[in-house]
Amino acid sequence: MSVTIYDVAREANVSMATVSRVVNGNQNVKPATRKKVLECIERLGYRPNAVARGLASKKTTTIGVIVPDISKSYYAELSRGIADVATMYEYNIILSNSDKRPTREVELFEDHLGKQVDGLIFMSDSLSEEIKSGMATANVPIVLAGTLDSDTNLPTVNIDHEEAAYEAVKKLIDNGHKRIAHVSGPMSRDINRLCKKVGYERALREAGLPLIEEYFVETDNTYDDAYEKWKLLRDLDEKPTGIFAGNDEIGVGILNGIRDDGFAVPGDFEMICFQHSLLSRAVRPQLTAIVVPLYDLGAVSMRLLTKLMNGEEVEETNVALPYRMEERQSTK
Amino acid sequence: MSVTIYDVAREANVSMATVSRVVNGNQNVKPATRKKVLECIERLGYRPNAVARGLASKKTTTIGVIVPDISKSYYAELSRGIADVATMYEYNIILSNSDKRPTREVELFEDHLGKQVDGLIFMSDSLSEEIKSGMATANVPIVLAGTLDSDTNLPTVNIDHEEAAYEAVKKLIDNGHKRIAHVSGPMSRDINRLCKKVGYERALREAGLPLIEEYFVETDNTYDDAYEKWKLLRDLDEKPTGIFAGNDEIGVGILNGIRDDGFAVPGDFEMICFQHSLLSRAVRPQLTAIVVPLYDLGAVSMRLLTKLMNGEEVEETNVALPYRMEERQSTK
DNA sequence: TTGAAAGCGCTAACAA
DNA sequence: TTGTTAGCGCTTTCAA
Repeated sequence: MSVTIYDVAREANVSMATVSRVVNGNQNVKPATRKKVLECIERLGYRPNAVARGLASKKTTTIGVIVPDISKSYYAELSRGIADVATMYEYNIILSNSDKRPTREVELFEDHLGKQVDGLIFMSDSLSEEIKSGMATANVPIVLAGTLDSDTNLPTVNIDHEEAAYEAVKKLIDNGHKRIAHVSGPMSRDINRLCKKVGYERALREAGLPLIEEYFVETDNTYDDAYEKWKLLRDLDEKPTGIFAGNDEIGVGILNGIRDDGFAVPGDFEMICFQHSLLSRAVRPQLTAIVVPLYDLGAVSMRLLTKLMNGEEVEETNVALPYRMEERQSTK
Repeated sequence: MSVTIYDVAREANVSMATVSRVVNGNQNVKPATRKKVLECIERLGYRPNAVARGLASKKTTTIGVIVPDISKSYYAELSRGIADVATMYEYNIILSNSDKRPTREVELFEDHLGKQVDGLIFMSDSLSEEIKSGMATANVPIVLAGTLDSDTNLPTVNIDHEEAAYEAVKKLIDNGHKRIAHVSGPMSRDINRLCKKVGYERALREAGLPLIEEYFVETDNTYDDAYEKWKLLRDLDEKPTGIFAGNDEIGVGILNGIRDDGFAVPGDFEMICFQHSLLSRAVRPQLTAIVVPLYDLGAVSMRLLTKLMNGEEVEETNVALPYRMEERQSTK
């Protein structure tokens, strides 16, 4: 058996309450007593049992993070932001992958609540009705990170994807393009369907350009799929000349398709994408991109969650973080 | 307050023990009773408190994962492997980033033990004496993933990095190269210092080639540093013609340095690297690489840990996974 | 400044 | 097949 607070109390000739006070930094302990207790703790190698503490205090200093897939750089980077702020406030993280499956999301959500997390950061492509009603009745704070909140009024942290997409497409238009394609991630992701695509269409409409169905290409967000889908664009009688990609993995898939077919960027095609990883900078030509502050998205989400868990008043619970466009070699 | 096992017991007119049995799938419950209890659980929305359960049963069905940096694709991918097997065996994961700092590693280790994890998967560049002695006295199983075990006899899961490096360099030698550089990750990482570098040197020695100091270049494992360090090789009077890179981020940094300086791959330089991400496939020319089964490394580590946690006999606790070389466009 | 004692919500003997 | 009961290792009143 491992040593308990009782063992320490006996060894130090004090009550367990006193040991508890020392361990928790309570000031109402005579310095001499504190010193004695600390020595015994050291000598016995006492390590407080966080589970017992959690049961007694009803706080676990653990938060839940539910993410579609930690192996994607988008979520890995974002999670790192969460983790660093969590460390700062001395929270641990229980991390689970949902693969975006709604039933799995609900399971994990229930599971995390069962583990008595003090708060939860949730990421998803889209909120199902089930998860929304679950969240509505949860008794711990929840923050949505990089996830759209349709009608419930949950706290969220995001960037303005619609505006960012608009700016990207606007830039292609300003560079003289009339035929601009949007190679998107899955429409099942709210941000793709309700933000990026909408921003793309707004820019075209505003410039008096037609919305051409063939210029919208949906991918599953992977490099390989984008590489294949390029052929759809290539085989068009009137190929687009400007391409707006939903992220850099898609962008690089298209770029390689273009170049493997003997075309040039930005000579034959100009490109802009959202940047979620190193990829857009590591290829040649480097891709002009909307830089998404993934780490900050995570860090701010966690900071917001700490306030909520502390019961602090938060004036604005729908945070929009700044982003920037970085012009590189895929545009002129 | 949330509903407890007591509330369910009262509602169903049974004892809490019976409710506990139902919840835990104990067969010694009359079907009719079970049905009644299940109904009450449903009606009241009872959700077992895992913290109380953990305290009573001394099992938390939670494991700890300590990782240098989850935002690096290497660890993100590996962690996904861990997570999937953890899910399979119904374990949750507490995930923490150490940034490879030894003091932090010890803190996290203690912290995870305090949280009463049932087991731990640890990843690090190198095991400090402190962490080794901590692990020696821990009362839960520990598995090292992608981490060298110097003298303690902890369970490990790895690939044979030394042999893989040897094969990579051997291939460059077979392709006729006499001057082969090794652009490595930090020497503070055991696997770099004791495996990859050693494999590189063995291949050279075996071929009767001299070990030239200038042909060994250490980087901090980042794209940007590798891009800069390329200049060290470029400015040599006798440039190497074959390059063995410690991973694909380094490889692509070097590749871009080469190409931005107007040289060609594989024309002027042939390259091979270890593959940890999409990068090596997404660049042009695609890099010939040793494909490291990161996901499997994680999955096998977790599988091994489950056996250890179950007290099963494990014949071999030092697992070496297979890897393969994928020939692409950076070699002839 | 310290201690006694009542839980926190559950599991797991043990008894019936 | 079911119930009783004694903890699990802490926190947190309340009293002293």
